[in-house]
Amino acid sequence: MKEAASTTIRQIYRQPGEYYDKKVSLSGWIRNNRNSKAFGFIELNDGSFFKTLQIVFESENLENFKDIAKLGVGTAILVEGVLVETPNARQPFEIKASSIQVEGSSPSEYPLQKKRHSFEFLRTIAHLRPRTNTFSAVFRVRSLLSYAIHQFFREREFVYVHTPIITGSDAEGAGEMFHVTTLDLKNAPLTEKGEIDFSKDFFGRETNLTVSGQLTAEAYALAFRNVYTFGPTFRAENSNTARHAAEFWMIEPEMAFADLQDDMELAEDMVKYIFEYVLQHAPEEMEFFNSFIDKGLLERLENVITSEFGRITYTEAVEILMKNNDNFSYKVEWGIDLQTEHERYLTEEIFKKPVFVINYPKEIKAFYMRLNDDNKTVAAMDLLVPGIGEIIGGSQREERLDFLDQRIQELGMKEEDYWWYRDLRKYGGTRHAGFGLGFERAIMYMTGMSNIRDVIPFPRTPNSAEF
RNA sequence: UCCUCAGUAGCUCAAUGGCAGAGCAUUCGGCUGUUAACCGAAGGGUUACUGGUUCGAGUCCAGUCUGGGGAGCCA
Repeated sequence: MKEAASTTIRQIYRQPGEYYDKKVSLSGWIRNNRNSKAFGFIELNDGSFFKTLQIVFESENLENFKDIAKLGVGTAILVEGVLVETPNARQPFEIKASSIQVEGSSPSEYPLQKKRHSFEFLRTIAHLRPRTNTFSAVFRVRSLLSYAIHQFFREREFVYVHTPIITGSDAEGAGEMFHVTTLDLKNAPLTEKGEIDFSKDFFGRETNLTVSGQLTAEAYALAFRNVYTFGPTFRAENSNTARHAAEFWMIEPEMAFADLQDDMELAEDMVKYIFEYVLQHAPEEMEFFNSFIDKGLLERLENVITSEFGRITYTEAVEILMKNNDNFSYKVEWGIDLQTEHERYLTEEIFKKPVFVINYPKEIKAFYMRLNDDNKTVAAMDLLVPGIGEIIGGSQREERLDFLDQRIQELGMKEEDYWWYRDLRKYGGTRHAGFGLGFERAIMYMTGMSNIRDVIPFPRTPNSAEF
């Protein structure tokens, strides 16, 4: 067996001058193989780069020409040859092969073809779909976007906090939770009341998968000033939509000595920064999305990066929306939660760019959001973007213990469940603020992909956890 | 969970209630510069499942399952 090649197709595309008329050795997978009697062409993808490199093979140079000509899509091969310029052809250069060896064959039942497949079909072969153009582009962008987020916060000296995945708090309040247990479900210990006795469970109490790292991130913000979390999040909601998954990733920055204005500035800076980063570092992938997935994509992203995001209060938004009530299936009035149709009208028709809606009625928002002086609204903000709707939700947190306790009481929650969260207010509490960005929603917005199942390698949704 | 649409060859899709089809893929053959190459031939079907209407059902009806889209919940 020959050694695997040291040259990558990415290196060749980035600096072709270094390789012209020189012998290189490559390794990769066949995307397409077409040939006639005495010569043939292989489109080779080696995983390092979005585009393929064309390999020319001829019967006079290859003693195994007939075998190579029969190789199917997906075959893993080792190639040696010289890189030559092809100024008159569709591709800029190609390899004239002197040797091609098979490392791993790919029989004829290989499900991927050199044609367009539906995303629905590709979801059923999630282990093979990263070998297609679209998913190759999606998951390289996902990786770059992840890196951009870390780089953004590191440049601003934020501390990266690993908040727990398994939480002992059943009070995070952001949605239905997955239980974590080692109890035997068929024979669980019971209390005298006949309920499951979690004191016998692994942790000696009831535990769940986290639905948000926010509450614990607040604890670290009140020590490090500026922190962020970036990790998996779990919601057991029976949500069957293109925008929801049971397992997804979330970015949650939290800043001490910061108010809602600071929060919005951070969100706007972050969105612009990470989008710009990906545009710079994955130009081929972004060009592909713009051509084949979403024709207006690059223009829209450019609009996000260059425009100043709109800002409007909930009350002002309701006034605007009420003028258009005839066209909504859910009529707008002060106090209702905005529906997707309302959010999209605001960002797509009124502002035509991303817009923050702030100061929502306290009744429709979480208990920890800071009460405004009007006693009716809280210092919350949602960032709405064209095409998606809500992509970020955040708020200034209630730092006044007496106000927080009052909300806990009003909502029928128990103070003792929040003993440590209340401590944060008791000892050196400061104004502080943060937000949550759905990582997959950011990817969807960046790529134009319209289903969250197509931006997660192996997505988990109700009734679906294959692989 | 609700509404809605769909399920036919490996894939993408046709077929007025009347013989089960095409393109791609696969196999074989041809072709001296291809670009999802091209040309010729062959193989490939429990029409998602169960029941019903009918002389006759892929097509109509009922139920079930699976998937898509929309809504709610939200990120």
